[in-house]
Amino acid sequence: MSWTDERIATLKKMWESGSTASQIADELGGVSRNAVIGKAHRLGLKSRPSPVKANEKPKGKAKAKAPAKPVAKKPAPKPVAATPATKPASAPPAQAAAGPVNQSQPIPNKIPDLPKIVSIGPGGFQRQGPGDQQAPIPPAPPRRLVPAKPDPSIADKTSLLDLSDKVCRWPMGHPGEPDFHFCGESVNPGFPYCVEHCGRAYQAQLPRGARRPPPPLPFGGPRVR
DNA sequence: CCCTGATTCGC
DNA sequence: GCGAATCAGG
Repeated sequence: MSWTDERIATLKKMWESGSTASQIADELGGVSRNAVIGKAHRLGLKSRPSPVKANEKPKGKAKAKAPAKPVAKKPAPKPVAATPATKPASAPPAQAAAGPVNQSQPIPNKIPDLPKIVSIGPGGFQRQGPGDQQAPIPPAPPRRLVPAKPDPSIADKTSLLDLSDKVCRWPMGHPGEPDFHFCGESVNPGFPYCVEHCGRAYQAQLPRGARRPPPPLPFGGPRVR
């Protein structure tokens, strides 16, 4: 396999969205995790949290425990693992990734990148300030599982190649999935997203105690297969 | 041992 | 430029 523009674009997009090299490699197909990492570096893509957080990644293999002991022991009901732990990968200055669009200062506060300010990157990953840790992001939002719609569904959707400075780049769905596309609405002038998604991407610092609870995530969470 | 990304180095 | 091998961290 060779690195076509499209494959590179996908690589960049996913890399910047916080996907792991493995996920990207799996997505692209025909390349190894190492290849992805190597390419990413060659492309000048910056390193991301190398000491990756402990995450769960359902691989295709399902593990079946077979305690084939002659003496039938108690099935030992396993307590439900109380970790729907979505993968909260921290996303670096993600809006830069989305495009060359500079946000001027239509917004009173400098929103992105300031510590203490919580915002959601294009990948649906919550940015975190250096100090704060946020686990509670298990909301499994309406995830529309598309059976196998190859193309027609996205015929009129905004694809990666349709992105411009004038349309909202907010991702809808998972990269690589048949219906993955971008919002495509007219952008909020000066921003890479439309007004609605600007509201998601940039959140003003709220008065103490009045925190916005549910940061919606554009991606349905980690890839589910 | 599993995973992760980083780096090296022969091709 | 590419990516397997290797390294290092969790």
